[in-house]
Amino acid sequence: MLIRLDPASATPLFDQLAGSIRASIISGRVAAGERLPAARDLATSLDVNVHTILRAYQELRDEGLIELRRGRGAIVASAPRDFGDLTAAIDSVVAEARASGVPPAALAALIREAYQ
Amino acid sequence: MLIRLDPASATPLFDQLAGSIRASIISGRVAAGERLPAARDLATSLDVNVHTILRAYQELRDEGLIELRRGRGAIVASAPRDFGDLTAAIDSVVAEARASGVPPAALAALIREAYQ
DNA sequence: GTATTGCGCTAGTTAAACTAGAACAATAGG
DNA sequence: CCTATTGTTCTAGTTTAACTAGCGCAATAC
Repeated sequence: MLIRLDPASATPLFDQLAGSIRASIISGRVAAGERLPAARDLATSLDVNVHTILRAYQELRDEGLIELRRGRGAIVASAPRDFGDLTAAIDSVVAEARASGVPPAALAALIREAYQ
Repeated sequence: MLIRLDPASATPLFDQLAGSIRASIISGRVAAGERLPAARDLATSLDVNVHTILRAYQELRDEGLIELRRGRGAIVASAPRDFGDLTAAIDSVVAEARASGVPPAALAALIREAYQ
């Protein structure tokens, strides 16, 4: 699993982390039942604190994407909902936003606005 | 123009502000050429610092949505791009996300991921 | 039993957001 | 020309979230 972090980014590390893993799960690049790297290991390899990793994991757990158990680790949830329509919709929105010259931050704000 | 701010929210005030105004512009609730309230006035009525208002305005200016001139104020840009397709795409994404039980934060992260 | 792994706690540092106040420059309008 | 308005720019202080660090504890696997 490839994870790249940008310490200079405005988006928090744990959010970048969760976002990267989330994308991998929803796109199917990591299968259900598969185990994510142990927090301590990932922290070492990414040169980041363990708590930051765990916070990202907990975010994904709250979304129901993974399960966390002591001694076992982080396991991709086995309730593989169908995200096909969602990913398609996301792709078209991003394409539309790019075409309209709407920057990522603005798009995110618009989505948030529409969600309320 | 109705603007509601939630000081308890995790999203910064200036972002909430920009988001609210941005939505008003793109949806057409405020017309091109129309003038937004003066920063000092808006700051008073929202009980927020002037700099916070100005920062939101500058964000919108960077997106090309408004123009800022000293002495004149903040004016909605007269380059009325067609956001019809974008808003439609946004609506369908939000509907899809709701149906799939994807929380706002997760959706935002997915969008950000897709944008890169 | 032992190593692994997530959980929980305290604590310190750093950066961003927000506030506050002031002076300044461009515009509008009498 | 004069004055009020409005965004721009600067300094400065406070607060809060993110991040780091280290430790012990509890559940699981082998």
